[in-house]
Amino acid sequence: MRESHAVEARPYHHGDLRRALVDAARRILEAEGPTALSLRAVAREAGVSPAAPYHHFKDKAELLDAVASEGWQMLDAAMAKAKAQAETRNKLNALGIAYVCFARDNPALYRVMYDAARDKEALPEDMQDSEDSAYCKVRNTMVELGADPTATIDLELATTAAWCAAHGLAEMAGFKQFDHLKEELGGETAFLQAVFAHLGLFLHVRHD
Amino acid sequence: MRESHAVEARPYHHGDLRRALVDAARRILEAEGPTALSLRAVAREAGVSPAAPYHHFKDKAELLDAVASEGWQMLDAAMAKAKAQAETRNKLNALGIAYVCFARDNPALYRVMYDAARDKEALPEDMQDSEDSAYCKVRNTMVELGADPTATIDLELATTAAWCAAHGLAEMAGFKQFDHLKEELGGETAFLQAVFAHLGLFLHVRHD
DNA sequence: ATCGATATCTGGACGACGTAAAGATATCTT
DNA sequence: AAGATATCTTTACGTCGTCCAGATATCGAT
Repeated sequence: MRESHAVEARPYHHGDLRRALVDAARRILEAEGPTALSLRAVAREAGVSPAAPYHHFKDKAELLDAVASEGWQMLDAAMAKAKAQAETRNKLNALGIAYVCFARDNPALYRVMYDAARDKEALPEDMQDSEDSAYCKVRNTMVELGADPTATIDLELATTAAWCAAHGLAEMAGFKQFDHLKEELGGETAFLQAVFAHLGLFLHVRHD
Repeated sequence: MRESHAVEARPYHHGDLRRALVDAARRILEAEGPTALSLRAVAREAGVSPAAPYHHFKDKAELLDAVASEGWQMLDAAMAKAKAQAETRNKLNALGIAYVCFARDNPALYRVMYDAARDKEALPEDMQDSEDSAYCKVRNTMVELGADPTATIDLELATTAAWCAAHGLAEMAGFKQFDHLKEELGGETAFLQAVFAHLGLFLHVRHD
């Protein structure tokens, strides 16, 4: 009767309500935006009472943490794919573009990711540790392109700078102010490439 | 009986309740953060009924617009001061640092500014037009430093890139992840300078 | 100065929200 | 089979954004 999704072990009444709630949240986020994302709406969408989520999440914030966590995984995957498909000297390019495109294609999710981080005053912990994180992919790529892997501080600074640039651009790219620049440059990707170039990253963008 | 602030023309009952509401909002924002900033709390702080603000603002969003607008003016002023005090070849430096420091010192206000912009999908309109805006100060400074003023597209791209870099850094600087970098570099300003350098802006930071 | 029009503020109400407590119900352990 | 435990529902409380009907003060024209 309920939608089935992945029919994983359903140990209790509903059968992995936790999963269903996160999915419901993502569905609402995509369909109606962040302002419509209330705990009650998520419960409604999942077909349970307003108090049910509290057996799986301490808070609304904890639900959003779970959503954000999936967002980071998606970002990691998108950047892994982009890196794999690019030639060595274009890998940094590919990573930056993949980052900004992810933010453009999932604006609400991207917002939830950083909102959750701001509340804890920290990006996801494993971002600097786990080797398959987007952050580490950027750092590793810099080494592959010739950065000195023993100059750890400098390497981290460079990675942080690239991250700042990508995040700043991701946040700005949506504003109307830059519409005329996008037009004059012949598209959004050209705009992104041009800004990246001025940021000193000299990324080359594939037009799609 | 009511607090007096600027005793400007008080044409009606309260005497410029609009001003009082914006001030109250900024006070709450500074003292208790963005989550405590409800319309009712603002009205309470200003000593009026919960419905009173609706005679001066269509919305809660419209009140926040007014707060954000003051934030942009403050940013403009801070950057004007920084530019005036710096030597010519350091002016871009000074602007970038002033931007990030403003965000660091007024985090809640900075957030309101960009939240309001995101809702309208546009930064304040006069940002690209009025000559005393922070954005135009960056662009003009680039010309003073040798950028070709007739290459308008390139000039705008460079300005946009600098803006993205500053915004990205402003958003990242608050995260705990970078604490160890700040320590190892001997302070937050040194960290900011280092990241700016990697961003290709090569700004020199004064330590304060 | 008077009086109607108008702008400002209050009080009360509505629905939606986050969340807590208590009761019902299904699963797990033994 | 039965008690313990986890899950879900119902009900409830306080807060929020917003609207509406009245009260009150200012303004404009006479």
